[in-house]
Amino acid sequence: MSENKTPEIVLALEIDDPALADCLAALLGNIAGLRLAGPGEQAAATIVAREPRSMPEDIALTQRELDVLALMAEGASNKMIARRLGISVHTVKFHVGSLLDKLDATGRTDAVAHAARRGVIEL
Amino acid sequence: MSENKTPEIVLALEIDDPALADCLAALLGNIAGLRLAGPGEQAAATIVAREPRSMPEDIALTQRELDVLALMAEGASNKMIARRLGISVHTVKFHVGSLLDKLDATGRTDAVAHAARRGVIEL
DNA sequence: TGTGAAACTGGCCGGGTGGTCAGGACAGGG
DNA sequence: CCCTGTCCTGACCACCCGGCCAGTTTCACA
Repeated sequence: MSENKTPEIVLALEIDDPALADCLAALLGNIAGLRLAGPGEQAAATIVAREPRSMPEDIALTQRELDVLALMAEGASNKMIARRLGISVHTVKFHVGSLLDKLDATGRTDAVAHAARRGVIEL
Repeated sequence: MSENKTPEIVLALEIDDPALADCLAALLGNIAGLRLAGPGEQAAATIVAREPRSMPEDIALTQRELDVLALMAEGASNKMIARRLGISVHTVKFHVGSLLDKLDATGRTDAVAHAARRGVIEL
């Protein structure tokens, strides 16, 4: 044992592409101080690669709409958003309307849910 | 060019713990066929380790509150939730009030955002 | 020069939302 | 038996929300 300063970092793999997974497993399989996690084992870090991102790009949102969307996700009201952005409530409602239209949502709660689902914003 | 079968796998790092990040970067820094991504570079896979998950279990929500919460995440209004659950709008508002209290949210949008953040619901 | 998109502002209004009172029914534990 | 918790219902009210109408400026592009 002696001085075990590197108690082996355990890595888990979450990779969709089998080829890439094999490749990485082969590369990382024989490195000192590093080990791949067994089934169900707690890992210190996880290597993820979810590429079949059936995401037709992020929807075309303007910068201002993204600002409003981010504050909406924080639970801010139109009045709060207006104050934070230095614009009038009417303008906020205008942008919210565009957001609801583009995100195909029925309300602000639905809007942030949809946006989070398709990765436009991060919760 | 020739046949480059191993065009270097590019790995990105998303690690909260700086020590672990340094350790991994040092280990992976000089491995043939593997390279760490530069800033903004597109990576084939990402190594993630978000540990400080200060999550003391899921908050104690009653079954009815979970029902209401799920429908809220769908963007349903109180009236819709009432119809879907076969209860009155007043009762829905009662449960929504409890949800806002337990989730420490200021509104229904904030509530679903918090719930999604701490894994109570899945978007 | 015209034309369009984006961003911004105003007023108006019906309906939704959140908070606060009040109460009743029903189960489980002291 | 009383108390606690969950679930349910009713009403009231101030405020917010979303949609509608209208207008302005700026800026890029044809």
